[in-house]
Amino acid sequence: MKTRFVDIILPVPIPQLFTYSVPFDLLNQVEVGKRVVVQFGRKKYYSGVVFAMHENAPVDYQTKEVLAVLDATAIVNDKQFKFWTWMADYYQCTPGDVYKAALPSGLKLESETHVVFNSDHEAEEALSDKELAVVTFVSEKKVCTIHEIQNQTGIQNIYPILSKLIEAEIVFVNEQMRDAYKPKTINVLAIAPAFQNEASLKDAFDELNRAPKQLELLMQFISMVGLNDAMKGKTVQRPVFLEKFGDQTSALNGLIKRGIFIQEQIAIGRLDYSTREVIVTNPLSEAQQQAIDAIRLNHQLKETVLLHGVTSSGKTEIYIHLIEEQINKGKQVLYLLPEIALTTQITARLKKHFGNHLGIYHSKYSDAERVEVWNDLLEHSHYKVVLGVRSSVFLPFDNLGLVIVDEEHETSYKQYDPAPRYQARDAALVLAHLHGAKVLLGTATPSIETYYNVQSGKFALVELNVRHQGIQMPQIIVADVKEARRKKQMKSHFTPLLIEQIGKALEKKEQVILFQNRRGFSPYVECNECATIPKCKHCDVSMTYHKHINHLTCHYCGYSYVLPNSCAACGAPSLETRGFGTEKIEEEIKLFFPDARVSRMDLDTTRSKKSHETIIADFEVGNVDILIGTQMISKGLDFERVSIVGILDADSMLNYPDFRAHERAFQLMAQVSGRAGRKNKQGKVILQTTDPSHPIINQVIANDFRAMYDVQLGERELFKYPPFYRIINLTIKHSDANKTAKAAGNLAQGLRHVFGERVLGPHAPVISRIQNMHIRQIVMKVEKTASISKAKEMVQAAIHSLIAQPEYRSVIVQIDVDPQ
DNA sequence: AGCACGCCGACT
DNA sequence: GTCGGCGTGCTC
Repeated sequence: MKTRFVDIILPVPIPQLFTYSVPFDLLNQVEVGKRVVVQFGRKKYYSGVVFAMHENAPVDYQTKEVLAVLDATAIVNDKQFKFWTWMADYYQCTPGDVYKAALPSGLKLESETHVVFNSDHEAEEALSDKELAVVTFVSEKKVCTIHEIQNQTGIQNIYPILSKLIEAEIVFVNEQMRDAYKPKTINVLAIAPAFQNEASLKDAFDELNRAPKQLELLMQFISMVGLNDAMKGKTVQRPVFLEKFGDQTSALNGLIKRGIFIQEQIAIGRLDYSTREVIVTNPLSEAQQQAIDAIRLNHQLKETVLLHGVTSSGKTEIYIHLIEEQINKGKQVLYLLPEIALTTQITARLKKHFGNHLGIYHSKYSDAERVEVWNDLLEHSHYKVVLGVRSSVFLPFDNLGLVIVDEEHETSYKQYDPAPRYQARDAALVLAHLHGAKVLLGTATPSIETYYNVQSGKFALVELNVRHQGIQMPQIIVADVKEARRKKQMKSHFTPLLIEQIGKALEKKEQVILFQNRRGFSPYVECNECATIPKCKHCDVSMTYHKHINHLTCHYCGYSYVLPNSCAACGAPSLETRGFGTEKIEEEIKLFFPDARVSRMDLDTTRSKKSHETIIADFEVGNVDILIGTQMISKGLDFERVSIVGILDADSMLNYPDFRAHERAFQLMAQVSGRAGRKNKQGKVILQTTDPSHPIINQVIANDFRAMYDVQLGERELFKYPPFYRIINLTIKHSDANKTAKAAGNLAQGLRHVFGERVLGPHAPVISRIQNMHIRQIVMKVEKTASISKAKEMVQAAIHSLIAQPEYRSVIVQIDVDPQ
């Protein structure tokens, strides 16, 4: 019989799969999709997933053997493998990277090197200081990890020292698998089989006549479960039993010791499967009904529908109806939400409808709980709908009918730091396609990419323009800060209009929200006379003020100069720094309205998990009159009594040094405005700006995202309108693929220090694929770089010369790996 | 990613 | 001399 081989995905960032041979005794256990343990390299052990099985012996190397099979049945299905393969290709990462992101860490095992002190060692060698430090530490701890030694002793290069100590037999090392997922267990008690008949039970009573406590406990057990059931071996949970009859631990242990009771560990789930009363779906309003009909119709023609529904239009109700429809068809549904939106509000609402058919998968869940959600889906046990954050696209679905991506524009759908740098919204489309499922994107403020896809006909668009319960769209009033400043009417950061409106609202016992984007902290400079804001001559973004060096710096290209004494436009010596935070606002508003109850919500006040909910709850029940906050207050919450929303500094959003500043500003202002308005009453938004005629301000007033994006997308000559950008697509080519990847990685890292976030590492094809339809690319090749620092110099020089040309305003450096 | 190996400058 | 930094190569 021919030897069988398996190609395994290991959690390492190496582009290939690894081939191992299957030993005879594991042949009938090994299967595609199961996890196996293998040795990798000289010392490491990993669990990897079997991707393929075959009989092709590798020609140029010797295989190692599979050491163990971890699963009875596959834990990764065929559709997931297809999804992983797509992701590794599209986001330019390795299968191992995807594997790492996909599996909850409880399902991944990795060995760890343990250093053990050799207590038999007696010889007295002369040791160096560092060696002595390590020996002292290890002999105290007896067993420890290499990381512990490194942290405790502070020694950088620990390996040579360790290898010396191993050679001298002072310490030795072994590899230990890290603890992985363990089912939660509980001890249960039962009468031992030997005593499960009346005769032997009677013997037991006799035996216990000198141990009255134990006898009593045994009687209590029997009376608790009933004699019949006790004789059938019925179990009681140990803690339950002990709690009921007082802490009789020693008596109980006595009974176990005598063999009258047996104690067993059984696994119990961590998840709450208790059924709730399933609430009948609410009837839909006429507008909602029309929208849902339109969604169904459009889904017959296109895979993806964008539901553009203004704030408070009742999108969730529509989702619930559509989910129900899928469940009735026997299909699964994935409901994606951005991290912050996964509040108890939405969870509770869906729980009410779907009871124990609803699974929840997000970061607040412990890893063990995630493993249990994973297993539940594998076993087709309870869940038909999963409500989750971006990583839930990796769950083992096998029969998806619908994927809902709520708040589609949210940036937290994009994973930035560890590879795979995936956009869960986009990945969801691919996932749905694999399942033949439909996608519904929902938002009040679509992302520019999604709008583009609507324009180009890839997505269908369904609109829901009516707010439910007769809530009207808010009235947006622009307050001209420049004008007020000229007339010397400004009361610190507030226009007289805003102060007046706040006063009126408070008189009527209505609530006020004041919005100051935290990003306003990043200070810029503005002329008090003519409101000119110094901008970078290369990049067309506002210069950021750095106080410690008294410089204005461009966060794009690094262009920097000393803060001038006078305005470059009008010559007046009246340049002042702008940019103030929520804390300042809170301080000042209290001066104007000393009687108002004021609360603040931003990163500083919500550090602890609970305070976020406390602040919201306080505001909801009316314990707070004025809520000041950053973009946090714009997400996912409906307040009942808000009549005034103040946007304190629209300019800071428009001038934020980022090429997406305009679309972000539009989205934020639209979302915050949506907080205003109550039942049958129109709310007001006071929008403070120095530039009332700014196109974005006009579009916010008109609530017209189309007009806004049409400008952005260049339907009207994109390149005339800021902000726009170019991608420098830097291709690195080396003689072999590994070298290339490494060089690209190093170069990107180095450049990131110089250019910040705008340098996208070797994963960059993402951006280009989505956006380069609107962007002209410049491809620059750096072949066989002499050294990283040389390459960095070259690239910097090239970028600076490029952005010096008038047609290039800002630059994204994209390090691309040439797949030769 | 880790880890081993080998080269070279800078120190007791 | 040798310690330690860093560049390079390899992992089935």
